[in-house]
Amino acid sequence: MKADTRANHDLTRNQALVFGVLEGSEAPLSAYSILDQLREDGLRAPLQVYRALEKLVDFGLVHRLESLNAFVACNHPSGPEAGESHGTVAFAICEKCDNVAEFADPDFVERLRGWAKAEGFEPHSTIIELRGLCEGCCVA
Amino acid sequence: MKADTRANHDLTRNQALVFGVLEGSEAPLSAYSILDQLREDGLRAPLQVYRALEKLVDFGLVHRLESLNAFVACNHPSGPEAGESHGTVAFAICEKCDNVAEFADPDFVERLRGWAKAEGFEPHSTIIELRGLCEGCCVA
DNA sequence: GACGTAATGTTATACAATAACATTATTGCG
DNA sequence: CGCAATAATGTTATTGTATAACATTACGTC
Repeated sequence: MKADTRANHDLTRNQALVFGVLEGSEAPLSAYSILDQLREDGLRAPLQVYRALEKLVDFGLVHRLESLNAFVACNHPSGPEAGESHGTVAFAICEKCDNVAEFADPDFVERLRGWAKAEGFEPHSTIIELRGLCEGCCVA
Repeated sequence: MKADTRANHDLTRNQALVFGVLEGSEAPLSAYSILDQLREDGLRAPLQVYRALEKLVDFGLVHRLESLNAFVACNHPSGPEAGESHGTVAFAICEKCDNVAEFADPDFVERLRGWAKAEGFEPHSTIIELRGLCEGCCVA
């Protein structure tokens, strides 16, 4: 299969292991903490995890959070298979409970594009990360 | 002086050294490359640079670029002393020439705030970084 | 001048990511 | 099938980024 998005069963062993760990986690995980959870499955070196992560990010199944040096399984409202699979996504990261909400607002993506166009800047990728408190932790 | 924004001459020695290096650089710099440029001034350990950077970021004189693990001197269109000193800022990072453009779009920020409010999310900080090609590098 | 606070210096360590190289699947095709 | 091309894997070592812990020095304030 050559498609650049793959169903779960097309993942290689290491990719599936890494993705499994991320899917099972509420919070974002660093490459090294993923590795720690996969020692008993035979993974030994960071590179094995990083390589899997790179592919998973390519496939759109996993996102990298730049401000945390960590990774989360994709949780699009629409799901990764939906139309705007690789569109710009924003993250709201709770600094208390580590929950990450993922959202995409076409209007402000449009605004960013507008600015970029006006400046002659041609974006390859766009990173939007809000750090703060989620609803639950806000009231508490 | 207790104000949380300081004029240049209020910086401590290390802060002034680090800020000087950043001001003199076109491209963003990592803490370690700043350190390399300050060895002859007596700085020896990363921590000396990181501590200065932390203050400079607090003062609003320097920004951290999360997607690069690097730092730039603030270059607000309005300047750091202007009204919206600590407002949300976005960066357009050229991946070819390393130039960084800094901009603030109030409407855009308003949209983000709107989303956050609707979700009950309370943002402390907002990271917006565009990666791509600047005008000059785009045509070339 | 004594106290509290901020800045500094230094060593060691933790955490994140990649380089380089050897080996083993998998796939496609004559 | 057999072979070549490509992708994935395994392993060791290294580079890069950031902080912990602790001792010391400067500074403002009363």
